[in-house]
Amino acid sequence: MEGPPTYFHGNSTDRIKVGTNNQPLETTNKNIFEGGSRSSGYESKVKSGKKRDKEGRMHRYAFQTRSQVDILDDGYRWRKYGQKAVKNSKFPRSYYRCTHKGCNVKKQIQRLSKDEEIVVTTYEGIHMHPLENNAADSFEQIFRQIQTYAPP
DNA sequence: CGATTTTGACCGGCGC
DNA sequence: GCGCCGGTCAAAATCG
Repeated sequence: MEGPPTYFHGNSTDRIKVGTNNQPLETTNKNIFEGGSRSSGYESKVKSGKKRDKEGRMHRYAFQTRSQVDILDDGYRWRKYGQKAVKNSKFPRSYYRCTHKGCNVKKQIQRLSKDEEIVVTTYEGIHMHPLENNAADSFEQIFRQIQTYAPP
């Protein structure tokens, strides 16, 4: 985990806590829904039916955050399962997966090549289990706010 | 000792 | 039909 030649600090406390009172982050909401009109990678992937139980019922939810750290603690436990270089970016993209049993929620984090300060977090799927961390509490509020701003 | 990261290889789809 | 590309897996390494 440490030994990052690039962008990650070695402190164990550098996980960002999203606080309601003093939130060090500035978030821009942007929700992306996978409609039938979008017939790109996902649909075909689901079509192949490799490991998916449902046909095409996944939400894609992108998050733009202004932060120096990639890892945003949203209260869930994530296990990193991959890292790939992005074509137009100098920075790699990290793939995470929720470690909860039976939870197939995925998430990927990427930095904008244009603005290194901006971190794009894309969530895929919905959690069907409760959180155990308090940090999520504050995050939930922000999340709720965002959902309010984002029309279905 | 268990959990999690790391890194390269592998896979399937899409484009040409 | 072949090659490229993004995404995922899997084994070893590392952390706490």
